[in-house]
Amino acid sequence: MDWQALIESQPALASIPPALRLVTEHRKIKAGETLFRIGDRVQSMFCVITGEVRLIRHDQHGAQIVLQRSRGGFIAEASLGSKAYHCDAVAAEAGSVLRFPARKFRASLDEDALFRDAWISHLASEVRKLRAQCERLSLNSAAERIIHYMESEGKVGAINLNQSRKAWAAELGLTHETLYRTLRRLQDDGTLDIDGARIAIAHTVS
Amino acid sequence: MDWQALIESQPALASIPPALRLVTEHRKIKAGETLFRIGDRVQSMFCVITGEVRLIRHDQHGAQIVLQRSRGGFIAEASLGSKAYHCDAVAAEAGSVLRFPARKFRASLDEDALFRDAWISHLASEVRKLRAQCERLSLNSAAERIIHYMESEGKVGAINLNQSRKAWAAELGLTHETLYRTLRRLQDDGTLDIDGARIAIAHTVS
DNA sequence: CGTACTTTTGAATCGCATCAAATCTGGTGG
DNA sequence: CCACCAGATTTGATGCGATTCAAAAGTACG
Repeated sequence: MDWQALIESQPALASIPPALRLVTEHRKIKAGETLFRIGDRVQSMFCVITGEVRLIRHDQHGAQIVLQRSRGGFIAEASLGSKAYHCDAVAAEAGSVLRFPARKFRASLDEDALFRDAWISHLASEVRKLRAQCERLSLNSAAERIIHYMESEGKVGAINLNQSRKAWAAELGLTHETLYRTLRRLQDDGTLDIDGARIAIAHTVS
Repeated sequence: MDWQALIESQPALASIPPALRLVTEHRKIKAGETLFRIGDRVQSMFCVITGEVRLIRHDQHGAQIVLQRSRGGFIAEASLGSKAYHCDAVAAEAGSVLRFPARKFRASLDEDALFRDAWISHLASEVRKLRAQCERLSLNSAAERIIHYMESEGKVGAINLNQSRKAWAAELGLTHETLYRTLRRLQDDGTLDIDGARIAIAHTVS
């Protein structure tokens, strides 16, 4: 396995200790493939390299709810301490993932201080990100959620959308129609500069 | 300081190593008191013992958004790895907190394996809880959010509300009026059994 | 007893979801 | 190269439900 290339695409992997690298499998995944199902015993830890994996649950009507959408990085980190998964993991588009045996992963956390520190900061950054997400979802206008996203995710109030707007709408907890309409409105009234995938908060000339 | 009593109220404290206990301060807080402000350097780690502390941020209109509401346990865990706080911490009601020096806290994580494991599972459980919260906030009817809360927070679909309904409404991302009305409706149509602070999903006799 | 806060109900409004449909896009295979 | 298809993007019309503003009643606490 070419770890150098992997680390370039996922810097978080740099701290994976050699012993764990030896037992890591690089697996290709097809769109629609299931990595694990709710209730399965946690025997593996996954890291998305390319493509997109989603953690989903279903409500009583069968509607699917996306818990996490990952286009790179670990998924279901919180499950490492659990017996069983609490959601399904499905590939939304083809790509590849790393599969680490969970036992060895836990052992490495115990033995390797650098790896452990990296893991703790990874969890902490996940907590921060999720809190921002909750904060955003508790805003109740589409425009406020968009602006909040731009301010918290983007640098200097500008983002380069690396996903379809439809997927972005789902992340913002909006329907895609509302997102399209609101973006249009914000562009028309001069709040946003929109150029394809690049969206920026307009500078008001003072 | 009586650690035995503290541990009974907060089992998570059991893994705090002796060296860290020696430098821990047990401080009383008054309602409305500020523990730290956004931008302050992270020099302390706080654990709520009694009372209620909230992490809040303010949007551009000055409306306050609650990021975390704690009635026991660590707050702003993700800040341990940061230079500065990214929100304010304010006591919503009088109580007491433990204050740990951040440097010593970090050092203890490095030195004590049990403490470190406890901290990692604490972070992981926070991630799980926040994901559930995001999942809930992306439901767009008041009734669905209430039911989701009952199913994910309560045992066997019943909860004992340990907060005012107004505070619960804020947590659900609803206005208190909507929560009152929806609870009433769910009770009237037989979906919920409500008796003061005890709320349960009604059993439909099949 | 009075004050502050929560709980409750009412009425009006606004914005988002929903359903529908047309256009555009990228990718596949003939 | 073109036909075709699936999915994304866009626009329109409608209805519902949450917010908002308002006010009254209940409750805890000093």
